[in-house]
Amino acid sequence: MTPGAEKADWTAIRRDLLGRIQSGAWRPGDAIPREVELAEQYHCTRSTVGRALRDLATAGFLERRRKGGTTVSANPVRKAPLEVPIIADAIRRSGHEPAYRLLETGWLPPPPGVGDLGGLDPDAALIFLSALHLADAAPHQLEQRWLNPAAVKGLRQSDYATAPVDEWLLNNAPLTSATIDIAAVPAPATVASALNMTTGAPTLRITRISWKQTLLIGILHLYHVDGFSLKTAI
Amino acid sequence: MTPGAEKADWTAIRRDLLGRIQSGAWRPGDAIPREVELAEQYHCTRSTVGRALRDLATAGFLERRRKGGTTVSANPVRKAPLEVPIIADAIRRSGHEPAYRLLETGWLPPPPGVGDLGGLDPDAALIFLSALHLADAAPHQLEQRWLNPAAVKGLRQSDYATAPVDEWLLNNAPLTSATIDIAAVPAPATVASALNMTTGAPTLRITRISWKQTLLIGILHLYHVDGFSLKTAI
DNA sequence: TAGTGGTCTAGACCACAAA
DNA sequence: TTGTGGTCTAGACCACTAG
Repeated sequence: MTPGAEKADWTAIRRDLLGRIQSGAWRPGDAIPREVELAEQYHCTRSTVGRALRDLATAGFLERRRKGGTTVSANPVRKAPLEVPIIADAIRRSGHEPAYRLLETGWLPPPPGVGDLGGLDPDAALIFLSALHLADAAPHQLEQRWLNPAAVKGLRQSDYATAPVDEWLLNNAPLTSATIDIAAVPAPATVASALNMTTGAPTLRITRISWKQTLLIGILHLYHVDGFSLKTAI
Repeated sequence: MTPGAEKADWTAIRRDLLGRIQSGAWRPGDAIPREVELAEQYHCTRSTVGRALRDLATAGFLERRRKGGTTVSANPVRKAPLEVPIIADAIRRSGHEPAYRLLETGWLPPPPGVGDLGGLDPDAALIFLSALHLADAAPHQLEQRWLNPAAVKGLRQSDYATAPVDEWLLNNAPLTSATIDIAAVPAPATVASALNMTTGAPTLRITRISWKQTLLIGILHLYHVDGFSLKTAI
């Protein structure tokens, strides 16, 4: 799309601008034309080029400042959209048949090393459950969960005996905020045996701590089978 | 912000709508009012509520379909913005003093297990370099890089002897696309000794494969010191 | 202070998918 | 077929900030 030709469409403009960046015509640190100029070049309004520019800016390719203008990012590779694999849905989308097996339930204090718990007593007993997620009958993830009873009133064991507790949570404590932490850790013995690994072997652990405002909902540990990796693209 | 009061502002509308979702007033699967109705409630135009709705949709809270209307996501916890820690910049932003030490250079074939290389001969010799990134004089990341000589013509060893090769790449092969892969692997002996770990101990490995269109630029392995974790929030 | 991006309006037409 | 979101326009005013 040569500027000056064709009809405006913010995705086309976005593509064209990105092409100029990736081809090196505009280099990191360069200032690019003002919105009004681009609008003239593309025969459209400022709103339309603005949409394309804003999109490239949130994607990290451009930096914009009032009065300072728009420049090509000097440090572009920063944010990647990570699709955190939350259980069954992720398995199903990868083309495998998911299954769920509840392994253990009880009451336990929160695991060590998870940081701030929003004022919760670190020795307080939380609802604990551990469950295995399988893909095509092979172990895939081991889930360990600590739930704050004050935040999940009404939850019964039958709610997670045969199906992941996510379904109950979704309907009863929906759409909370969360922090996510990804680390490589040696597999504890219980984890290793459930996932057919050797104790101490590297496993990818995703920790998710969920909140409803300042109230802790729960802590989730997901341990992944050997060979699993998170994939994304930028 | 009660709908019907105050002045419109798409961020305020976004906050208000998100509040209705997170409070449970609108539950997963629910249909929410049409744009025209919301525009009336908030005393603004359809464009403005549209901006708020679009933003919540890209964040994963809403799903929108022409004619089908807008519904609250039934499976909200999906995408998290992952800030991939690419070297010095990340260290500096975390408040530490970065340093760089080139360990080894030479020619090597690409590492196994990285999948498609865009037609590159899997035995072809690539420019190889390995370097250590330190934070406050302590090892932080070990970088191993394979660069396609056809994609980095003009690169000399002096370009990465004392500073990360990223700086040269940024100016000479800028703003490529990339795939990212995050895995827990046992530390190879060379990695372990550089990072003061024991061989075979779990280490978080980030693999980034960079492309310029279909041309492979290079492969990057980042091995992280024990105790490191990626953090994000949703 | 002046110039740039950020936002909002009021209206129009279009594209897609549900009924 | 028809209702919904998706987009574009032409214009205006505002907010931030570089000079």
